[in-house]
Amino acid sequence: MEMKSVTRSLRILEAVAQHQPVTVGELTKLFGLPKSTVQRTLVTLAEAGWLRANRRDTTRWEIGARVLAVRPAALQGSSLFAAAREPMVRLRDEVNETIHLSVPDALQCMVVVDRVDCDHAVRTFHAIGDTSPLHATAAGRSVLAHLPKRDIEELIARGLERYSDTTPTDPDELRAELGRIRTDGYAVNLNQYRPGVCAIAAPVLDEDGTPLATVAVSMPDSRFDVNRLPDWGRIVADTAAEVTGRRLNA
Amino acid sequence: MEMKSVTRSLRILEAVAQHQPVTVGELTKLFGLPKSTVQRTLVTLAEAGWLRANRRDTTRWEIGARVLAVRPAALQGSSLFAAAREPMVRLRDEVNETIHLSVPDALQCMVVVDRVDCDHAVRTFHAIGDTSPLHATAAGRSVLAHLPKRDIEELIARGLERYSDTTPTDPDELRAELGRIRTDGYAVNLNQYRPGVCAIAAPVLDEDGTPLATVAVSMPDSRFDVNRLPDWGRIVADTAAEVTGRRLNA
DNA sequence: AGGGGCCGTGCCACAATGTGGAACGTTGTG
DNA sequence: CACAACGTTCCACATTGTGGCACGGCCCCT
Repeated sequence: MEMKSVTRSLRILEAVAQHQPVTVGELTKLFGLPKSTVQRTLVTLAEAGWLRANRRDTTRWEIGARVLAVRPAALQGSSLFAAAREPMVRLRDEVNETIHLSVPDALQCMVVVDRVDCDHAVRTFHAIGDTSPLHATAAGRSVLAHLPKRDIEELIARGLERYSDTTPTDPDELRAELGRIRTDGYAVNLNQYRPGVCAIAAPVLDEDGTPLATVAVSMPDSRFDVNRLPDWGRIVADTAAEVTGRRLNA
Repeated sequence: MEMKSVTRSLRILEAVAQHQPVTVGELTKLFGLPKSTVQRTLVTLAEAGWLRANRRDTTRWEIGARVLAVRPAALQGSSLFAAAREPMVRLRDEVNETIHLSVPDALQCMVVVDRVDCDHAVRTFHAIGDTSPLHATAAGRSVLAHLPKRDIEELIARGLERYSDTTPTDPDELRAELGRIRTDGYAVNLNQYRPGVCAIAAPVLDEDGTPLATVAVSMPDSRFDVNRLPDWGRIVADTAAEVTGRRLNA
């Protein structure tokens, strides 16, 4: 409820990230703020090293490399990244579908932090930084299944939003599905969030069993083959388990 | 020179990143600021999604996943990351030394953005987000060599700081070395920045020849073998060229 | 049980700080 | 050549953030 200038500066920073390289004028239109206010904010952010002028067109602003030093603890020192890298590539080679690495943001959502592409002409696309709800995706549920019961109930109490006609919005249905995920070791999503997108996901766990991240294979539903599911489920779970192991030995 | 609260908030954000998970008290000691000021700042940053309370110890603060959506344009959509991944792993397999991917931050410094580890017990270590000067490292010079002459002269005019007794601090010496890098296709660093660390680096270029990033092999000087240099130089240059190519076709 | 840290939170008078309208300089376009 | 569009600078005003203080809760130590 306070620090208006700080809140606004961060909004502007995010807008620059989305539209970079961007001019002062474009941002003033976007926010409906006075030109001088936007300008002052940009200069301040740049002096702090978070923004910089584009090298070719110095009237355009872009994100500075400083932000790379600021990362969630799970990714600090890149142990998760580094550990996940090679298993993800091998998984992609095996199934030839896009692989995503995502981390949970509190109990809010999953955030995509890394990706290995497949070479199909038709493929799913999620940019680094994209978010998705915990209950409606394979990635989210694979994490959710391994959280303490009170966290699961808290999320259910907040309400299960519907994104498609197969989104699990019934608490009991979701609880049952989470149980299945715990026994099978992987989660599945068939068109439950974004139409046409299917995925299989398994969690990367911390020393104490807390889910840190998830490895997911995602594909257009046209290529999803239910007969391969047990096989692929096992492969994904093995990959996630390998990442868990490599991270702990790093 | 303005927006004190914004500048301070960003400093606090960076401090949280370095010390996470961290308490209000630790930050007040670190900055010598009043508790209420730090507290208010943390709450504001958290409301904006940039910070969050640690799940286990809710009095400790850590970085939220929101920051992952804010990245330099070169990394946006992860095209550089994704393109570099596999070539870096292959390079590591070939030389069994640590591989770094770094990007230039304006004309200020290089920032490490990705890493593939080797399996030697003794190895060099640079965390993601670490920075290094442009003139004193292989990574920096490999980028510098491909910048416009006026940028090179601007950097020289700012002064070439000495970090070890082999750091190139003489402008002519540096200019000559940059010429050699352009003809050879790779840069070399023997103890010129951090004592005991050697590296070989080659740049990843944009469509128009602008250096976007650099791929570097780094190793303890005890394992640096000058006889292998031409070979390894070529391999590193080939790897960087492959990343350049993959990125443009992605 | 009791006490001492240390945490998060709330309050409020003060003035430093950020605000935004308006004017200036520059670029490029008809 | 003049006009338009844009980035940049300036400054008086009052909104905004400040920081000292105090309260209540929690945990650890004695």
